[in-house]
Amino acid sequence: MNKKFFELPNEKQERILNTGYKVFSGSTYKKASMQLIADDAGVSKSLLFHYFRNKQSLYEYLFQSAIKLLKEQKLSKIVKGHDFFVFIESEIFQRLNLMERFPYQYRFIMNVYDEKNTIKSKEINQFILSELNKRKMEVLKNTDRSKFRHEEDLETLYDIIIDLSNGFYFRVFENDSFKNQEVLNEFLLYLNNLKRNYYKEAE
Amino acid sequence: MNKKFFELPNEKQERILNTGYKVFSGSTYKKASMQLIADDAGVSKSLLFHYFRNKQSLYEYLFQSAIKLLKEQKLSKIVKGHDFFVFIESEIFQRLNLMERFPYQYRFIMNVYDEKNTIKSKEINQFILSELNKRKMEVLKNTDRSKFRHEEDLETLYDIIIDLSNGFYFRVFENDSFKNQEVLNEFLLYLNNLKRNYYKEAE
DNA sequence: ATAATATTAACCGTTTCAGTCAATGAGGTG
DNA sequence: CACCTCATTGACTGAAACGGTTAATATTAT
Repeated sequence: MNKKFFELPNEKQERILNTGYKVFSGSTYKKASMQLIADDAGVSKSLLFHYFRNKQSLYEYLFQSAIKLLKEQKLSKIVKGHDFFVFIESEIFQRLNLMERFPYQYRFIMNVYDEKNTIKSKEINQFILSELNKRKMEVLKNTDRSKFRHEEDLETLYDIIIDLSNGFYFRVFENDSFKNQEVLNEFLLYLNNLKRNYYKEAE
Repeated sequence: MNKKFFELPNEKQERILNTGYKVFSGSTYKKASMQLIADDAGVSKSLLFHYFRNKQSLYEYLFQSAIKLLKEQKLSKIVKGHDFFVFIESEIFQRLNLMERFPYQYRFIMNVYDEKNTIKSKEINQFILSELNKRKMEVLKNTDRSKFRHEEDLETLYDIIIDLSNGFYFRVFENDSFKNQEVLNEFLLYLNNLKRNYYKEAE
């Protein structure tokens, strides 16, 4: 890739990259066309080829950036005895912030390991799964269970919230422009509702 | 379309249609190719064109079939005073059965109203939304709330379960071949867990 | 005005597309 | 066997879209 790319106005850089994520995540590598990315990003196809040697090179860059962000993602420290819902809320908040800046990056990553052919796909799939599991184990170990009506329900509730958040994201993602705060509030409603039923009655 | 299509062995018919749903739901109408459908269904492209005049015609047929199924879908009767979870379980069970027979039809429908261009897309979007809402209202009105810890939580719990089931389906759908019963059991685990926390303690 | 750089339009060879059509295959009947 | 019927296919077409190149044009800085 051409280093000059980084000298472009930041807005333009992100516009091109986001469109790249969008188009590549919207179909297979083969069917994602440079023309479409160019049109959608409001630049000429030639410009894409000016900054990225070829299609593979753009894809590679998007891929590496996504991985980098994924690995650098600051996860909130899990403190022993921490309240479960406080922790979950901060996770959700982070994820929403990420989705606001790079709305299609997440979809891109999910799609990468959908394309069966590549070696990378399995690699990253493995990575994500193991990371998610490590995270889960950590939470289960450190969360304060004493507030629960049934202490052993923490495991299932965790799984429920993971699936729930995915379904939730899926729904709000359809609306092209979502307001971060509104969406967060909608999900907080869910969490508070779960909380008041899974936690012991506060007298 | 050629009426002779219906004289084909049932297995072959469904194989072709399912592949159609799969490919069309996997990308835009334009990028979905008849060649891919043919290859994936294990027939020649010529055969597709033999039974369906052209691409549009196949798409149209898939679309109409999906709509028809959607409208004919027998929904479990909502009986006044019915237990909420019994009702939800039967809904989930129906949906899983449908997904087993036509695994990609649901995705197809969801995708249709993703393609912004057509008039139909809004039409069907409207239809689904209004149908879902009508359903929700009916449930809220007739469900027996007396078993709940907090009667007013029914509304939110309903929304939670809808989003939860979508996230859940999304996850299990990745595994190409899912065993209906196993999947159902996994979701029943969720439901039972929610039930025991949202319902009053059974002494 | 000029030089340098950012951006594009026009173009190329190749591939893929929807769609056609003549040839082939399989099964039934005499 | 021969003959017929009909499902199925391979080989083909013109058109469009593809990734990528190149020469021309905007834009900016001096």
